[in-house]
Amino acid sequence: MITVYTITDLAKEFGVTTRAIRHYEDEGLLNPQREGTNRLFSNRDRVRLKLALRGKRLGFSLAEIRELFDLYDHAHDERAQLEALLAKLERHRSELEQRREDLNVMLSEISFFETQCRKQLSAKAPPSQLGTK
Amino acid sequence: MITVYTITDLAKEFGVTTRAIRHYEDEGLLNPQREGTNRLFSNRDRVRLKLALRGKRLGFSLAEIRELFDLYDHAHDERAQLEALLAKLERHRSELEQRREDLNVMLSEISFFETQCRKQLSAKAPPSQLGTK
DNA sequence: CATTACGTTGACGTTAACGTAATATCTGTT
DNA sequence: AACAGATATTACGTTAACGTCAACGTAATG
Repeated sequence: MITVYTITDLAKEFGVTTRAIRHYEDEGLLNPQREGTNRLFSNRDRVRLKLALRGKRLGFSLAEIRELFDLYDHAHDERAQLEALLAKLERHRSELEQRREDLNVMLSEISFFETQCRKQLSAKAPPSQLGTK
Repeated sequence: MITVYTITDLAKEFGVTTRAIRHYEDEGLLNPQREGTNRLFSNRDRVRLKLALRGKRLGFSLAEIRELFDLYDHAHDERAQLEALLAKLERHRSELEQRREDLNVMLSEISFFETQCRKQLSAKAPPSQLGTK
């Protein structure tokens, strides 16, 4: 079963504008076919959009994402290219693991401040539904 | 013991430019004292810089970071402000938890592609130090 | 005292990732 | 036929986070 998507289909599904999607195409992240002048997106495009958006949320640039896509696309024949892809993946992995550290640290800092806050709040107004008598 | 830092001290320690640090001051993230015209950064500034940089790596804007600092600074007296801070912290926490999900997904995707690569590589050239004879 | 190193304040430049018109085409509906 | 709705293509505008001069002050050093 071959599914195709219009630009608004994808825009709605992922909560982005059509402008953004066209921009991603300009940047080489998506390669929709055309039906006349209109774009028709394949499942492959949909997957790539999903990957791209996740990458973005994690702070990768469109250029970096494109690079990964390109490496992946060309890593089917030559050994050197497979190794290039592998190297890139390794670098991204360690970056991500660094960020996971950051994330854990920040989450525990937030927890700390939250309990701080709660303490101060309960000191100010002991649990009661009667306001600050 | 009171330690102070020059702008290059901090720049070197955290691997950023002095320009960036001045920019953070402009944006209200840091409040160095002055010795004549020169900046003198306190431990408090150093901590805030550290927090700011971590926030940045996690995708927060300087404006958001500043907002958090401000909330924290003013959350010592009034109940309403404590609650405002608490609310912000909660929102950031859930954002971060969302990102942790993204991160885990992406890491496992990377693992998947890496093992893919390795398989293809070993299929092409079985472990040997003699090149592709 | 001239050089070197480090610091300052403007102020304009740059890049990424779209936003925002303006204008045009095509398709189906009233 | 007129109009709405979705799509398209330029193409200029915007924001954030600094980069990059320029032009200058100050302090230590050979």
